[in-house]
Amino acid sequence: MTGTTPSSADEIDALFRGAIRSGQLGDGERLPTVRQTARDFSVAQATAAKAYKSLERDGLIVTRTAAGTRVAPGASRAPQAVIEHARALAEASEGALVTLEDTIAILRAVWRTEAT
Amino acid sequence: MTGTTPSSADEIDALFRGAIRSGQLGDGERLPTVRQTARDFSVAQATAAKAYKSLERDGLIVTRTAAGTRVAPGASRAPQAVIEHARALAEASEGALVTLEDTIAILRAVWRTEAT
DNA sequence: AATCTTGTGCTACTTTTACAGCACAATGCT
DNA sequence: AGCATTGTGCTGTAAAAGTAGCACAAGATT
Repeated sequence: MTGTTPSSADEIDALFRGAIRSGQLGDGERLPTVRQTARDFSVAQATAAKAYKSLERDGLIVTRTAAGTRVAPGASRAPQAVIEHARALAEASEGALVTLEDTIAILRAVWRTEAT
Repeated sequence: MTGTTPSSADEIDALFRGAIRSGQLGDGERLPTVRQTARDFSVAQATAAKAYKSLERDGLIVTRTAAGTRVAPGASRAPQAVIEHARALAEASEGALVTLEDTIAILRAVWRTEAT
């Protein structure tokens, strides 16, 4: 496990966003309750709620007040090619002992040069 | 241009870290002064200095007090394979209209599953 | 209908982070 | 030697983010 425990709303947002866009959390699947997520990551409820709000704004999840939160139907999973390239990058980096944070920084750097 | 202007010490850190590890900033090459970086990104000097400190702790840069800051000799650039995979991922994502932030979230997600 | 679940929305407090601005020490340059 | 450059370290202040705890509304469950 390389993953550090998320400790801010943005990090919790990114965690679920990644799980959804990578297909680890499928269409219609249920997320933990806000309270549960807050407990899981040892943050305040307001912090977890903020993350969920942001995911909902982006249409990744749907909340129905007493029925919990679920992955929004359709349009959630990223194209397979992207996921496969991400997997390939992860493998290459780990094999070369490049940290996740460094890998992300490199990705940001090359993104700039290819940008439209 | 997808790149947003960094607005915190961590983001400035990541910006230079990415430039160095991707080879955009070569061995021995000089970085802007702390004051200049602060101006460039409209942050306080202390914020820019903090980012430089963090890079120095990680051995990515070398500072000599009145001679400025330079990329540390050796061991800066990541293996070519990593850079190429990063480039491939960037292209795939942009082609599929997946944002940088989403791409990073996906990378984090798959990283967890491959981790040692 | 009564009750439990769940997301939301407060309030007041604490912690973290950034800010502005300056002074200092080390070093390069002339 | 004298001056400019540059990283560092301070002060006090302000803004942003998180915390704890609770109350409420919408809806599910029994």
